[in-house]
Amino acid sequence: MTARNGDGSPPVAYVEELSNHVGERVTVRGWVAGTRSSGRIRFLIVRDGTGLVQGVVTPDADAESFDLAEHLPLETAVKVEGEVRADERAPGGVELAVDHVLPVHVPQEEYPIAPKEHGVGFLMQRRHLWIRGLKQMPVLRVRDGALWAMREFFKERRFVATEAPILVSTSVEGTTTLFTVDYFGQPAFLSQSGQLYLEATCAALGRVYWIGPVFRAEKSKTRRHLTEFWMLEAEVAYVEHEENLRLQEDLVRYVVQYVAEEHRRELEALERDRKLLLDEVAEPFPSISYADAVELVRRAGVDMEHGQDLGAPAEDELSKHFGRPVFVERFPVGIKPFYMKRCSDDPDVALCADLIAPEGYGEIIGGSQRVDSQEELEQQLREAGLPEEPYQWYVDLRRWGSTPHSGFGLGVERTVAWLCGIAHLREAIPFPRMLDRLEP
RNA sequence: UCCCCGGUAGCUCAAUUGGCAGAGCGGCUGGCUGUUAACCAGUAGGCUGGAGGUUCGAGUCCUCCCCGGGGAGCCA
Repeated sequence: MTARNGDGSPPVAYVEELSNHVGERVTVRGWVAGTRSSGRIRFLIVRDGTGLVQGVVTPDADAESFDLAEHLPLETAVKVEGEVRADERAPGGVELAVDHVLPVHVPQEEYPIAPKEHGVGFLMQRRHLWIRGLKQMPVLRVRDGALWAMREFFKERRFVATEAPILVSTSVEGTTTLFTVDYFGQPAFLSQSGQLYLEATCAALGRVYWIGPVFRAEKSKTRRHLTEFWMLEAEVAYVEHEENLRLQEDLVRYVVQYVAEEHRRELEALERDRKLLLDEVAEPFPSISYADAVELVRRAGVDMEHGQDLGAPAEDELSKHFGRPVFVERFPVGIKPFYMKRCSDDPDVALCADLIAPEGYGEIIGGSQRVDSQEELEQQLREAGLPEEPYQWYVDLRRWGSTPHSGFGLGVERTVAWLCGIAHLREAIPFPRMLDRLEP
């Protein structure tokens, strides 16, 4: 192997910017994603995290590099040096005329994930390698873009980014199952939502949001559920229900437009229809009451009773009917958590809304105006059968300077899945946690 | 927790009524100077998820278990 020190190497370039370096000699540092050869001409596909480039190796390169180009196994860590050339035969329009190949690490065993079909179980067991895949990298980049857009949106609106604890002693949604952990001999739980804490923080800072992991110990076994997932939660003092909906709508539109603009390459790699995404958020989001939604889906043949929560078939029907994100408002109080304020014109319904994504991606946001009166909150805690003591601090918020306030939680993975057009949430997060899947 | 489907070569899958264990891809060897999941030739590769049962004979039928996938409920 020819040793080459740093001084002799041309400057490093990332694949995504190679089109700016046509005619220059560069070094690409990455991994071998494929090889092909046709006698005296050899092709080395190199992936560097920003994209893939085809390296072309001919006998013009040094003999050792030419020989290596034929034999480097998949996922060899490698540096390649050469001149960037525009060539329409190359995928991506530019290729590298490689004159030097420097292996950094050559695998001694066959890479388990061939560029062929594999079952989901096989791939999930090798998730730590699967994320190098051609469809997985773009999803994770879109996820980054979506999270960035969320932060940018709130920064522009002068919200304060804050945090909620992960280890908690109380439940937010009384009914939902919690993971228990041992906290120095006393039982504690992994938070299923930061909301209660954000209500406290928003009384300190006015407008707040956080993005963090939450945990649900439900034995859900579907494409729309993870046991550990990320939530964007926002909470705003002095904001009431209608303004809350506008905030959610503006956020979702901002994120979609940002990703559609900044991640064209990724959406293309995922064969995701950008125009469809943009069309879905072009118009104001429609809104329908729970009662009308039940009517609508029942007429469409979905079997459900008034008073039941919207199941997957009902959500799919709404999604199909509107073809855009749609707010479902005013749910019966019986199927919503204790902290929601009730409608002044109908105490049987909560001042809340779920946002159902189009194309069957389900509920991506749940939000509501929160109870602001101490008496009503204590009453609703009792009705929910929850103990008063652990919620005392939460009741305190209504004791001193209580204001109308509203907020919502957005499911990051569901949003990413919708943006990418992928069927299962497990691909919308690097290392999904699901029923029966704690590894890798 | 409930319902449905599956487990055969490294991977994806065949195997007729219960009758010799097979293909494609990947690997390896060789050929080809523009390949695009290249192509051509050759080659290695198996305790058919596990335990028990029926049978002259089980990948195939029965019972139990394990593992994986899909869905429901619940939710984001």
